[in-house]
Amino acid sequence: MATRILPSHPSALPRTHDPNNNGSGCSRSNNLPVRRKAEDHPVLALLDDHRRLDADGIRRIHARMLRLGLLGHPYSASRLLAACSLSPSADLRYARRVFDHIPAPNLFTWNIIIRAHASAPDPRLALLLFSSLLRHSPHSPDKFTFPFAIKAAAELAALREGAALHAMVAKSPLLRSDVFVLNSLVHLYAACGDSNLSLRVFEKIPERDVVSWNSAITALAQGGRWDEALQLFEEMDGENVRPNDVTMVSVASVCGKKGDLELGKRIHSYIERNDIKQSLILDNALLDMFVKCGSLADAESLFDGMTTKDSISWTTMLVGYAKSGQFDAARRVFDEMPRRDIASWNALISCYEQSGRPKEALDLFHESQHADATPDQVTLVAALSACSQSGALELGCWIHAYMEKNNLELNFHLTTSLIDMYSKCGDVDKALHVFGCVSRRDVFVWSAMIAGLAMHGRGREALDLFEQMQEAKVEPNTVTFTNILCACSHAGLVEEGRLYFSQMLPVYGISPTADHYSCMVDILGRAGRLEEARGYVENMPMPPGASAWGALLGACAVHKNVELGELACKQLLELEPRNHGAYVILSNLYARSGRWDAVAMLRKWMKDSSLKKEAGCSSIEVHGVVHEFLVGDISHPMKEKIYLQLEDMASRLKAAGYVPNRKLVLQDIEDDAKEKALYLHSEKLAIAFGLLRSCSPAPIRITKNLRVCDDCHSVAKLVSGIYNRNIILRDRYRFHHFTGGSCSCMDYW
DNA sequence: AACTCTTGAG
Repeated sequence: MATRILPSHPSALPRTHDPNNNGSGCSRSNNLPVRRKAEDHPVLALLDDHRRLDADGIRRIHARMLRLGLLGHPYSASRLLAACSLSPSADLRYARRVFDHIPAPNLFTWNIIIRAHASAPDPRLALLLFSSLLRHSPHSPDKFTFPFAIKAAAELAALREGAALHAMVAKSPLLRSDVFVLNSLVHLYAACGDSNLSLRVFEKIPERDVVSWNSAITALAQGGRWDEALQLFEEMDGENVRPNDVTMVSVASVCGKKGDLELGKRIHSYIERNDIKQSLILDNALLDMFVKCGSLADAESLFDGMTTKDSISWTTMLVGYAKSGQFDAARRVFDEMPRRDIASWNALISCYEQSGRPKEALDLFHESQHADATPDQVTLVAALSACSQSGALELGCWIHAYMEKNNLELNFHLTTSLIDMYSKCGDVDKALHVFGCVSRRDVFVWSAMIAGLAMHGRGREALDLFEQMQEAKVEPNTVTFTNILCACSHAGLVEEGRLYFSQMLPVYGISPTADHYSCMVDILGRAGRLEEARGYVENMPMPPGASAWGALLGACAVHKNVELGELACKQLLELEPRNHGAYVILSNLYARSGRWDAVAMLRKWMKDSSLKKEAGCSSIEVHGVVHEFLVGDISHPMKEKIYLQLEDMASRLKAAGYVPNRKLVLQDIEDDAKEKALYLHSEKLAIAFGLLRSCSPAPIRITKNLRVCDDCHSVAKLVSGIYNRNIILRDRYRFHHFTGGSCSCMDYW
């Protein structure tokens, strides 16, 4: 590869012309007047307007220049080169051939070809060209060459190469004080994620221009140092540098990230008062700022007044509506926009997925396929995440196969999403397979795999993986520890949990957060060490949150400790007065302890306070389509068959001695008004549908948004035995693998 | 003969 893209050594090329002959000698064999210089030839004027030239136009001029013998002349040849590499529709392979045939390229020529590749899809070529300039040409790179080469390094976020270029610059007094070169370096370090280095270069620039300031402000903005970025913007004034439209783009973007509408409006009026040149990019940045600050009204009025709009403008509005829950309006924008690119699709798909509407996200993903929108990595990450949420394993597998078929590169993000999808869709072995196939893993990939093993109750393996992660020298982060503690909790590994928790700060330098404390409460509580768990809650360095009290309440429910349970529930309700789940668990605790009076009282109280609960919903995927069921759902096209199947289930279960557990009807409260609704719980509808539409040995995979109730859990166990079908049920907290009449959670969840 | 900084989806 490297040899193929290197230019031929100039001396290896046939020398048709003597470069020392300064050009005029080449006109011997054609009909140019002898005295005319090559750089004056009228055909060159045709090259002046890059923008209006298309590929054909360039080819024609190229042919004429060949006939005229103009290409042997470095000046005229580079005019052609500039035209074909810098036009908007540049064909760089063509430019490269032109370059390779220029007998003795001068420095200008080298600079043009490096520049063209620096902002092309593969900037590595620019760096390779730069190195062949050093090795194969008599010229040394100058103050024009470096900005292009540094830009290429910035595009690649190639810190090592960038620093090497910086070192070369530092050796030359002329280069190291050149504002263009230094501005490029400010940008380079920012692009490599090092805003400190970036600022250090900025501070050493002798005469900073507006681009210097813009680069530094952007460096701070991208490094998340928003207030410092704004401070720098204020300081420009003091140094008498006038902000321009590019400055304001960065400032607006910072403002959006801070979500500060007050400031946003001040910025907007600053732009108008100071006659900042308006541009499409600036308008888009302002639109985005208003959307991020939550002011759709400001965004709308700006959008309506814009004379030119591109797909970024439209997509920004779309996101504004979708993020505020106005999906109909978002869809309208999507349908109205003149041109949709893949980012527009991604925006809508991601918004659905992030608002907990995975079915809509996947419907839209299917639609994008039919619309011939080629999915990119962002699309696939969003679609995989929607699959994870709804348990759509088949579709997830299809996406995985699609990636392999199209040789899509697995980046860390996609790898993490795939592992997460397989784990959450119940196929943790497939997740392990993906994990084993990738050669490079970052902390998120490792953490996702640990989480996958944890949610399937395979705690030992999760801890083994953590040890391997450290051997691989990947630093764990706060999420890793949440997953490790979660693994300990689901597998009952009390001592291990205690050990890792105690090591967090001293060994790994990670302060335990409220989440980690809650995990410890869960670990100790599940194991029946309620007093110790209570001690953790009471001695947290931060005020205990709902998750800590919730974990304690759950443990009390399992171990039937009414007194402590009531205390935990009271605390929990003080933090979240409308937490429906808290009442459900407390009533569960009362029921298990035989306190039916208290159960009845709670139920009445809940009815009176008209607490709305999250609707229980189970989804099941059959042949790549996700079907959702609510309690007593009659909206499914196959409802008659489903209800017949339910009756069949009921009679066969009854024959096996099953008695519906009416007393626990409050537990999951899919419908607290009708006790008989018990057997219409969404899980049961989904199981019935699964029995109808799929065949052994394929397991029936169901995903439930709430914790599975006692009754559904017993039914699933019985069905797995009576119908000889494996059922894999994911509830809000973990997986249940039902086989031959029993469950992998050992009835402890 | 020319260069450096900017906007939407994750």
